Amino acid sequence: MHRTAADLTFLKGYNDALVMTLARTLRTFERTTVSEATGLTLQAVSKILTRLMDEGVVAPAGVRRPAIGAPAGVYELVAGSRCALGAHVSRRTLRMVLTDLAGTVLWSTVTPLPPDFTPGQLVDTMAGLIDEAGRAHDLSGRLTGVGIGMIGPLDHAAGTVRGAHRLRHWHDVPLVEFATEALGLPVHVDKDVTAGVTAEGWRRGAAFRDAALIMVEAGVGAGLWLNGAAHRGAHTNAGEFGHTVVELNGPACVCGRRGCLEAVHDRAVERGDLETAARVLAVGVVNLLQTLDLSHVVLAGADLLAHGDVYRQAVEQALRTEVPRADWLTVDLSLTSLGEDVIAAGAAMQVLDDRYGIPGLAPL
Amino acid sequence: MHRTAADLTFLKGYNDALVMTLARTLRTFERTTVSEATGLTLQAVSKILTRLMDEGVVAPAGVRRPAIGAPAGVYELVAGSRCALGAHVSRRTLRMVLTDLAGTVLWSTVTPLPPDFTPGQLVDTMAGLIDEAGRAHDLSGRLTGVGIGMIGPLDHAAGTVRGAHRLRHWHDVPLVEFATEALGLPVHVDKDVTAGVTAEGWRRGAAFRDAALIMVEAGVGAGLWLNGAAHRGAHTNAGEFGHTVVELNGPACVCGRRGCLEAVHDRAVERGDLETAARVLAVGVVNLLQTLDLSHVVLAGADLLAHGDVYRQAVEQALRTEVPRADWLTVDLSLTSLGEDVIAAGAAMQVLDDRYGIPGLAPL
DNA sequence: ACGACTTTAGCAACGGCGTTGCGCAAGGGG
DNA sequence: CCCCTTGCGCAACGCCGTTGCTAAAGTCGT
Repeated sequence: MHRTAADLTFLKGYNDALVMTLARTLRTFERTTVSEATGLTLQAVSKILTRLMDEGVVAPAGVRRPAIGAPAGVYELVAGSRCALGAHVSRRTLRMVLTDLAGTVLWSTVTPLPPDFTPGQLVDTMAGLIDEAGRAHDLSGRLTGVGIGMIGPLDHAAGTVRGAHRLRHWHDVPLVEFATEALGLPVHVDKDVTAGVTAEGWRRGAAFRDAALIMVEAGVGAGLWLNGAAHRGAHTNAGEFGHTVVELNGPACVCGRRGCLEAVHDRAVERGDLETAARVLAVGVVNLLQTLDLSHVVLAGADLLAHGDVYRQAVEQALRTEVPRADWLTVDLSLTSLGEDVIAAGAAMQVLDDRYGIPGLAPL
Repeated sequence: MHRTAADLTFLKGYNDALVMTLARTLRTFERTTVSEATGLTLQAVSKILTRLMDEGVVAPAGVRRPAIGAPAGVYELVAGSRCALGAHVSRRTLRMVLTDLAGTVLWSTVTPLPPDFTPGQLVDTMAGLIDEAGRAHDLSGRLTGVGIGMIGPLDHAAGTVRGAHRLRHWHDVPLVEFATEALGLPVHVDKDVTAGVTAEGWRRGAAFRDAALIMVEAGVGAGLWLNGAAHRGAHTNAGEFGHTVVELNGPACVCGRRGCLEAVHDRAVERGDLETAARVLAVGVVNLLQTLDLSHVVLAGADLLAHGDVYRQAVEQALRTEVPRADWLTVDLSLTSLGEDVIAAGAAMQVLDDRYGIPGLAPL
């Protein structure tokens, strides 16, 4: 019996999360701020703040003395009161970061993984790094869980890896179950690009409603953030942006199609023609904008960031010239502010989002 | 002061809508069915059913006498208790339909619109057709409102048409405001393709969570249904699927880019090469699946339905061969069951969905 | 110096939601 | 005939945000 109906505990959790989101976005705020932004009564805000302060995630931060009227209590998020670990698993390395409630990266490290590593080897390596993080920072009672962002395909709902590309020991691995037991912490698993876009969504707040994180790093992918939440698709397989055809009868791609964005892009890179590569990516980005009408595009990935300006300028120019884009059709383009930590940081923030983010209701 | 917080009226409305959705999907149901599907107590279901029966949208439909135990009350949706009108505005014609709560089309008609028609002419024509519908069916006290699906670009939230392509009198027209006043009914405006996919979503129920309605009719577009709701994008401009590039340096498109899906497709149609046209569309559909991971694809639009089998087979074949699609990556492909009424019917269902569908909460 | 006014804040009572406990009715079996 | 299962509603309950009211803190005009 799966619960899909809303009840009072949902109501409470939802409004609590609303205030938490404001706290995260505004850094300091007053009761009136919350009331105006949410429509809640000041009384309700008081009750909610009491709850959050009991949990220790929000604290008073002085008073503001207005020109007229009584002094107002100022509050702030206690960013350090909770934290989460995030892992970025690629084919050869494991990157781990520690982030706090505000989405700030507190600690970060990279280790090589053995060739063709097994699930057991991965979890062992993770356990070692978690110990290391514990020596660098006091995690006791603050650690919310561990998030893992990795190459797909996988099944987010079931928490299993369906079969990571070019990794032999990764077919139908119940990674969440396995890692939860081994690490003794709540574990989340998601596609790398989806984790990445979550990092941006968690940090940027409400204006970041429809966005994509374009990632170029051993392949081309896109993490999608639609209607204020990660979009994973029907089988957790959304974001295979690199395998969309941009050139009918173009060069053959590893995926079996011809003229995939990734194939055309990579070929240009191999030729050393970075300009063309960037221009091809830009065409794909505009394609994405045409179908999804995004407000934000974030560029990321080691191979892209290595030539960040080239890619950024190519996309910028495409936005200006590829389509007569009306003045109201604005797009915010940027390079990720988290550098190569995005995926791992986003995986960590997924854990925080699950616990402190605005909850959804299960579908029927 | 915009309300974004959840309160008890939201809670009530949400659970009511949950039961309504089940009623629509299942046709007949019992209290136990609802309880199991939603997680609500039987007591709560009783209270909700009482409310819905007072409104007249649900009614008892006999009793089921089980082999053991007391007889159980059976209920059903009273589909005819509410209805809505939907309009499909294209450049030359106005199609209007009347649908009931179940999404069944009760009445349908098409009229030509004057060349370069004005907002006033459109609303006048609509008013005439609404009278006609009123003579064919008794709408008194049952009519929920009027939905309008039309060519963009427009602003769904503001209810204004930004400037319909190739229509002179349609720049920054506050259509919702204008039509609401003229017709004396609640009015919704949305892009044609988005209205279309809503029709499918409303009729198909819960399994239809991530889907696209591919439409070929004086252009190529896609209505997107993501995570169980219409996806409009940041500026109500999502779905410009026809203007995604599938052939770098391909033929020039009216939009200014080169090698747009629509340009390549239309050129093939002009040559009489329908097979190629369909194959190009199929490439685009697979592109969409790669980026969004949809579970359902519905084909629609007059130009497509005229050769429905050709297009359907082309897409089917592309699904099988274009990508090594794993067995778990299933896609349900179909032609729309509503024929050329989809857009208008969907516009009507958007009105019903707004009133009787599962509500969302306003973002922060 | 003092009352008028504005703003903040908390206590207490309230209405409404789903939940729980319990009693009652309807229908097979033993 | 009693017992059991199943369906169903009344009544009390807990908890949510809301409303009404009072008090406190401070500015400003007189």
